[in-house]
Amino acid sequence: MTECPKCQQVDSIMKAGFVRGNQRFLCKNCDYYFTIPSANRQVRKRRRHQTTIIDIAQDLGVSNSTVSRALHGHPDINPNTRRAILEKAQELDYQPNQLAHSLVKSRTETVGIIVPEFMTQFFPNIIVGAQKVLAQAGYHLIIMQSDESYETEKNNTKALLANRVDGLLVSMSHETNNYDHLRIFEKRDIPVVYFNRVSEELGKYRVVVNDYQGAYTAVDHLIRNGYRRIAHLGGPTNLLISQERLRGYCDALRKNGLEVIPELVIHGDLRAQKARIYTGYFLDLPVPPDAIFAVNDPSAIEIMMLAKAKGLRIPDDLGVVGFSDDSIAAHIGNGLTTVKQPTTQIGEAAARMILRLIQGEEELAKPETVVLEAELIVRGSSVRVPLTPRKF
Amino acid sequence: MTECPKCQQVDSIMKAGFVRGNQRFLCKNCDYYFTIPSANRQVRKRRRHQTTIIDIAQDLGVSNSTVSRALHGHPDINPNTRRAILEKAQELDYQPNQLAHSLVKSRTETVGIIVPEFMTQFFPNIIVGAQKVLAQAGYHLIIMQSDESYETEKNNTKALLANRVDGLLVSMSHETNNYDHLRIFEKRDIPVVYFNRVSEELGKYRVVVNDYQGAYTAVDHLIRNGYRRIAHLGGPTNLLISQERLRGYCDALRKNGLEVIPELVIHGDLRAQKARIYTGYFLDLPVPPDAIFAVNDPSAIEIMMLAKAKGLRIPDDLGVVGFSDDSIAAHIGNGLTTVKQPTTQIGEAAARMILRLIQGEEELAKPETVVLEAELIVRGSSVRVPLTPRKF
DNA sequence: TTGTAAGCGTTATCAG
DNA sequence: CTGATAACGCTTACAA
Repeated sequence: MTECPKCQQVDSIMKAGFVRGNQRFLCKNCDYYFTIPSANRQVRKRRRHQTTIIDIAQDLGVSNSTVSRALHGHPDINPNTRRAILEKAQELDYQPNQLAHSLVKSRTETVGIIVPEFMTQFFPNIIVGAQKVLAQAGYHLIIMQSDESYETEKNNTKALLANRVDGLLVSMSHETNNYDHLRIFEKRDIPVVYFNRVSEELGKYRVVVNDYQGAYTAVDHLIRNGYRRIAHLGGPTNLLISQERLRGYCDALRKNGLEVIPELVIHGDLRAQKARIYTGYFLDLPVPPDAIFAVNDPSAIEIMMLAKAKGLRIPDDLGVVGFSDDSIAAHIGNGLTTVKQPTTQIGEAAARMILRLIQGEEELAKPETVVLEAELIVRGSSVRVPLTPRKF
Repeated sequence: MTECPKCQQVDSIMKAGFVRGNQRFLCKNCDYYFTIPSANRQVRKRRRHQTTIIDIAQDLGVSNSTVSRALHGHPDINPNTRRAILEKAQELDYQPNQLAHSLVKSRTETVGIIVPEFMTQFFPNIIVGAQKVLAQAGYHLIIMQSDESYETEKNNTKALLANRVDGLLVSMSHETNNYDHLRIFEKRDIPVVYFNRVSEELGKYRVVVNDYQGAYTAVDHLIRNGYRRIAHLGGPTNLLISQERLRGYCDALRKNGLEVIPELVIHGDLRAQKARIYTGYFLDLPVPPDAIFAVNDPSAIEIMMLAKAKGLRIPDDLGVVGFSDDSIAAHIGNGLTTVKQPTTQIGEAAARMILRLIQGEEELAKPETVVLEAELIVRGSSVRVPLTPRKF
């Protein structure tokens, strides 16, 4: 195919490296080096040319490997050469191409995180924690949001897979019941850390809050404040957090000699809209509850608002406890009593775990769950004798 | 170098494609095809091998180009071949490698966004808006957080550059005074859309809120409610938002025949801590203000808390207006009057703009600024006669 | 100390 | 309709 420009021979042509990214040939016959002036040679000077290692090599008349070595502080390189290369890199405003680098190393130094929503401070705080830890280790975080949709979550994992993240942090959407899209990561040996919204069926590595204990403490606190008919506005039953909080609720009742009354337990979807509807149901019961323990703060706030609208006084007629300590909790009414989750620490713990899994790939054996403790923050919504001094 | 395994000839060797990523050779002499069993052949079966186009091609005995075509629905392909390839892809759980794709296309279909912080709902909401629009167009969003630090912001841009984002959305940290790290993008013809925290000196494409009008309306509202000695707790002077809000404040005073009193204007850094200190200064003045217009809600909330601690009644002794309508604003005290910004729409507008710039690269000429209107949300902190019916 | 070239996984251009 | 191979930008084993 390729013929020598001098002797027109074809059989004697051998490849002989690259010049500016173009194939260079050698004619064994007449010992002549040449490149094919490829058709799009002129086009090569594209408007958006990022300067490459080859540009530097060209300008300095050295090979691209030398440039690569200089740029990476390889020891075996002439200090002068190195200096010249570094200067030239500066001059040409060289920025390494992470894509090419990742391709050849098959590591992207990027981890993905999928969160269900951004409506409260909860997940953003986790992200902040994770990002801090990852950034320190030189890793990037690419953030995806499933919007509480299983389909979107599936697409998120696809995109992350296509982008070859080195690891994944995921908190599942409340719709997620099928885990095939997550199992693919295991098949590919890409470590996954599940946090907060985890499933019982899946995942060897987890970071969770001690939801059971948090819920138990919250309900116990209500009982100590004289509430006896305590309802629970729960979350989707497929999520472990819902199950654990429910378990804490039930145990606290029983340990205090109270019964779990089925009609006082209802499962929502974590969203405020449903919370309002179910609260209406609770308050319209023949014998309504005297307190409600909500699975999260947005739900608790809906409860407070609806109760107020119905003329109920909080905490006298109705005690309310939430979960998460959203930033609103301190400010609404006389304050919402809530179980505070260590959000930033969740992110940090998850990030540290994924880094360990990515880096020391040995110990893929033993499953591991980090449990962080929750803390009850007592405010006005659950204390019949107002606290003094009260928090603003 | 390479010699024929049959005839030991060297000169007669030609390259002849690839087999499973290994160079295949042809000996012209004895017409024999062979590959060199490279030293690391065994190692090739890396633990973490993602299946590639070549695996599919191999299994089916077709070429990788055929596979690529089938996968992309190229018209010129035998339906049977296509079906077989698609099935095999399914079977091997093929996931395209976006890195390789991006490398060859020199487009990543990813845009980066840099935000200063995640502490309020403001930026997360913008991100939600941006992500929605970008996802619809098949683009990914990689989110970086500068943490209000110039250094971190610079590193963010570096990382985004290295990852070859197709475009950048940025809201500057309040420390940022030097814009070289952003100018690099212009030099590289990578479109940048500045939003919210923009600078006068830089940027042809912007999405901002009409801060001037918002501030004007807010201060005008205070004056109509009988406040006369209105202070302004502003933001960093290098940010356009601070300048515009200050301008609105000044104009509203003047248009209503009031003077701008220098000692009643002070510039903070948007953070609550400074807000507390400066509020202390205001309230301890010989003649303290009767109202404060704050540059953002966290500052306004600090003002409310400090005023309350000092025994001042809101709104009677002190009127307060904030800016942003954070989710707390509706719930704190009797509600914080604030200027609501269309956060999601900012994100959407910025995303739409960057998509236009990325896709239709023609019109790089004319600068463009989208201005979104802000809206005054009147609540209890600024109305001397309580509103009825009052918001919760 | 430096150069050569294979290889990472794609796409696209030619040639059959 | 299919195959071969250059090219994207970089790292690295091996050769010189």
